[in-house]
Formats: sequence, C-alpha cells, structure tokens
Amino acid sequence: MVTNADQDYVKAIYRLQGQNRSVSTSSLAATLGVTSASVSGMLRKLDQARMVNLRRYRGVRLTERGRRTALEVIRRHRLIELFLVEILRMPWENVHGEAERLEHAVSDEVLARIDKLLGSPQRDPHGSPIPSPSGEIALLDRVRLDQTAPGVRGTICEVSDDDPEMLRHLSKLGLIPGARIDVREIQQIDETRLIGCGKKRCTVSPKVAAAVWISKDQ
Amino acid sequence: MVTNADQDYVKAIYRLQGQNRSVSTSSLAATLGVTSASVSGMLRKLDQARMVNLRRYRGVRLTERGRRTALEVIRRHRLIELFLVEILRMPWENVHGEAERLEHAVSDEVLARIDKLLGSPQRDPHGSPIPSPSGEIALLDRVRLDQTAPGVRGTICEVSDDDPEMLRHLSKLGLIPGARIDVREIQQIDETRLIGCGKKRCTVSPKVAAAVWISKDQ
DNA sequence: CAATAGAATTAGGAGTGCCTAACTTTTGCT
DNA sequence: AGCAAAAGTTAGGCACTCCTAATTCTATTG
Repeated sequence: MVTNADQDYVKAIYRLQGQNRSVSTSSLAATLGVTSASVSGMLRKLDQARMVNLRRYRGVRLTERGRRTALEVIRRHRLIELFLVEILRMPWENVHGEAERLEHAVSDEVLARIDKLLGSPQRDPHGSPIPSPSGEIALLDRVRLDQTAPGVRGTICEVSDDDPEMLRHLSKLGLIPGARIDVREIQQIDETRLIGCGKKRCTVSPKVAAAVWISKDQ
Repeated sequence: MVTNADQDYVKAIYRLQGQNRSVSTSSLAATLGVTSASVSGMLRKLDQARMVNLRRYRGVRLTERGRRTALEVIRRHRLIELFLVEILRMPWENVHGEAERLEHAVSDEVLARIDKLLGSPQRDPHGSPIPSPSGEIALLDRVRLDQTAPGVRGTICEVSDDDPEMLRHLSKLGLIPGARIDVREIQQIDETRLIGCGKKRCTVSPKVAAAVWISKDQ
C-alpha cells in the first residue's frame, strides 16, 4: 500500500535527484522537515517496497516504479495548483501548500474532470510542466537565473512554487513565467544582478535569482 | 489535535443521535465499519478531549464542542458534494465517497471560495441542509417515506446520500429532491408502497422508502 | 431473582511514521 | 595515514488507530 508519506518521499527524491543523481538522507530530511533518523527508516521501507534503490550510507535513487509514482503525484499537485488559481481564483502564492494536502485526497476520477475542465493544460501556475497521465514530462531547456552571465536574454519559464513570500516578491517585480528579461550587470561584491524585465528593471539577490529559471534566447 | 478519525466519529455520532438520543458503541461500529473494541477505545479518547460525554456501558452524547466540530465537518462535506456535482459535473451518486476524503483535506480558505463560487447554497445535491459557518443548521420538518400513511401528499426534501446503488435507483424512478409525490396504497403483506410521482407512478419497497424523506403538504 | 444472551470494555498486539540518543561509517583535512 | 567532523544508521519510544480474544456488565426472561 502506498501511503501519503511514501508519496511525499518519492516526490521529494524525484525533485532532489535531478538527472538521476543519488539523494542523501540529510537533504531529504531538510526538504521534508523531519530528522535524518526518520528518513533512514522510511528509506528502508521504500527500498523493500521497490520504490527506491538504497545503498547504505550512499543515498538512494528512484526505481522505475518510484519514478512513476512520483510523476503521478506531481501531476496531481500541478493540476490542483492550476485548478485553485483558475477556477477558485486563489492567489498563486498560496496554492502550493493547499495542493500539498489535496494531492493525496483527490481520486483519479476527480482529477480527470479537473484536467478536462482546464483543457488538459501543459503548465502549472508557476510554469512547471504537468506530467501526462502515463508519466511523461517535458524537460525544459532552462538555466537558473543565478547561473547566468551578463548579457543573457531570455524568457522566464518557471519559478519555485513553495515559498509564498518569495512568490509575492517575484510577482511584485514582474518576474513571472512568460516575462522577457535580460541580465544587465552583476555586482562583484555580492552577485546581485541588475535585470531588465519588460520595460522596467530590477535588482535581484542570488537568493531570489535562484528561484527563477529562464529559457535563453536562440 | 483533532484528527481525521475524530472528525469521522463525531460526524457519525451526530447522525446517529438525532434529537440528542445517546448513541451505542455497536451502532457506531456498524456505521464506521470497525469493531466495537476500536469504537470503545476512540470514545474514551473523545471523552477525554471533551468532544463527547461517555457513560460507560450506556453510550455517548456529543458535547457542545463535539456538536460544533461535527457540523463543521458536515458543512465541508455537503459543500464539497455540491461543488463536485455543479462544477465538476460528477454524477450525484458518486460524490458522497469522494467528499468523505476531501472534507479532511480542504482548508477553510478553499472552502470559503467554493461556498462563494456556488453562491452560498442552502442544500446539498441530496437535499440535505448545509450548516452555516457558525454551525447553525436548518431543521427540516420531514417524514421518512416508509413511515407515511396512504393518502399523504408532499415534496421530497431529502434522500440518503451514502449508497450509490440506491441513488441510481431513486433517480431512475424520479424520486429526487423537489419531486411532488403522494402515497396511493400500501400492500399489507410487505409494506410495499404505490407512489404517484409527478405524472408517473412507481412501487417502492420499505428499504427504498427508508432512503426518502418528504415534507408533507400543509 | 438467577441464568443467560448480548453489548461493552479491557488486554495485548500490529503497522505507520515520527522522535531522541547512541553508535557506526564516510569524508575531509593536516 | 590518521583523526575529527559530518553524515547515516540503529535502538528504543510514543501517538494513533485498528485488530482479536478474553472479560465484565446490562437487560431479558423464565
């Protein structure tokens, strides 16, 4: 039986492992807000359930089964986020936490109806791609804004969805998915960036820039 | 902390206690699909949490606190049922089970938005009154169809929401909230009723009649 | 009013998922 | 290489909610 906690763990592992790098106990503990000891226990359980491959003291990787489960949960999460924004008109900065609970309670039938009502969308409100029902996900060719060099131009394709404060800040600056931006200048001292965004310009710290992904021009 | 199980228990007690009659362990066990031993344990816990008054071997009654909690959950449940029918176009016979899970996952903010979207409705899809946010509920002056005498006329105000099979059957017969009906005849042998319903007529067993409440004319 | 059927409770145990504290393994530095 | 810090694991517990089996209480009835 796949519990809510199982789903939360595979989802977190999926996010952390990126292009299939192995994920440490402590990074999971930090992400999930529990102790390393708890993570250790859960990973043993997930290993037995063949959701992950666990190598003691060396971290875990998702199995195919684990990956599929993670993508199902992510599909739920992102469709629910979009539903909350589009149908219930919730402010985008609050929908992440809400979806975090609802993703475990919504049946396949309800999810299918939400998907239909929204017209089988491809992106959630923060620009993240929504996996297909069969677990395919569009991989974006993107760069994190804090990794860009001066002169780079592009379009914001995605922002981190989990910190409401950050999201409020980003929308105040106009740094939202779809916005055209260019990197004007980077301060030596603290890596702060001067950004042109549409007709305005703004200054972003590395912390803020790390929450924004862009797809570079050409 | 009020857990999901706590909410399920107070909701079941509320339904079973009617006009404040005391509720037995075994009736709760049957309703909730668990053993009497489990109910006994939970009732002790709810008593300590001051949600119920427990008299050992004599059943429980909700406290004011328990009643308020029950009505909050029922409000959630019924608003969600209506939302599923009205917004997601789910067939009415399936929404009960769905709402049973969602009622524990939806935040106050989302519930408020659902309520607004639906125009602060007074009734759920099965005709049951929706409690106000502060826990007031309209008490209907109603009679169960299996308790009616021949000649009685009235309007269906409510039907049981929990059995999909029954609901499919009722809608096939046209026995839905708002329908005008009259009791033509009752068979001596098995209490089967001949019912006029709009321009049609139908035959209902006591079992089916027990799922239908009517408000009598004048 | 005593026997007994039925209802309720207690005792003991399981699975989940979290914790702290203690211990082991790995890693990084000199 | 050797040692200390950091990372990971195990041991032992707790809260929750369920279960079965055994026991106790209530209510009925002859």
